[in-house]
Amino acid sequence: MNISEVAKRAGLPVKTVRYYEEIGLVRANRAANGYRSYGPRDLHRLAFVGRARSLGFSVLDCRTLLQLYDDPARASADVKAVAQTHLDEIDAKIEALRAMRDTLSTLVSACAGDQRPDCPILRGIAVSG
Amino acid sequence: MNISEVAKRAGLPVKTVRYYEEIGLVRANRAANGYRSYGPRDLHRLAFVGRARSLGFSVLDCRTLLQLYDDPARASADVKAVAQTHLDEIDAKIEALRAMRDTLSTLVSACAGDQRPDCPILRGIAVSG
DNA sequence: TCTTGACCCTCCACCTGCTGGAACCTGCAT
DNA sequence: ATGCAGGTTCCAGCAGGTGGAGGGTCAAGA
Repeated sequence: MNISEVAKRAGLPVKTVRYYEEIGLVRANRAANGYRSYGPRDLHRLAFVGRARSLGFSVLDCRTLLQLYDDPARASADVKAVAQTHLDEIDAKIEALRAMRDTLSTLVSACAGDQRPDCPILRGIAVSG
Repeated sequence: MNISEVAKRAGLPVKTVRYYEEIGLVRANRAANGYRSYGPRDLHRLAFVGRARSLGFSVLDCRTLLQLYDDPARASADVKAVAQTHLDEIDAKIEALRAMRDTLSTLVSACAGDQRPDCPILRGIAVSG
């Protein structure tokens, strides 16, 4: 399989597949002409990474998860620890965004949004966060 | 006021204050010795930016907001438009994170987290996203 | 007066996770 | 032979800073 084929099947841009090779995340064999050559296992790993990324895991986490995936003697506790940490980070981000949202939506609601210069949003930002 | 003083009062790292000058967001006068010199207005603007950033506005948005803030003839509608767009983006991000969170927490709950290799999290990532 | 330490300066590199483009090579159909 | 769709490498850039090197400056104490 050439790169565009594997990229399409894995649901990733070609550039991203090259990038993952560059950072040593998913390597590929080379054909005689220098083209990257992908087998089913490579496709599988690329799709795995793509899905882990879509769950918000960092590339570093993906590396760890791939290693655990490859290791038949892994402990599920190790996987769970990575996932739980990530889950906690997601929760923290949601909370931060929700706090922003609350403040901002209050300000937006208070703003007339007309041609006059008076603006509670600007006052809100200027005065205190 | 020197940079460390204004940074402290604005609640920003010194490096960030320099960065904001570099990108033309909040400029400073220079003293004879080359040191940046900040007045109350600069402090005010830096704090304004800091608060806008903490509400998640991009630096580009901050530029726009600062201009509107400076313009006594602004229309509050213009401010509101910027804020509303940003609010929509925040909502989209929250939604995306919530979707991640749901998937991930299901997987995490299903994982025993013990010494055995069987892991629903890895299976979940491997099979479908 | 000299020195020490806390400031300040600029510039350059690095972080994450790609993405775009230039310049070039390869494979296949016409 | 030629054209075009693939492939390759390398370099630059995005946001929004952060860290460090290598130096200048200022005020206080010995």
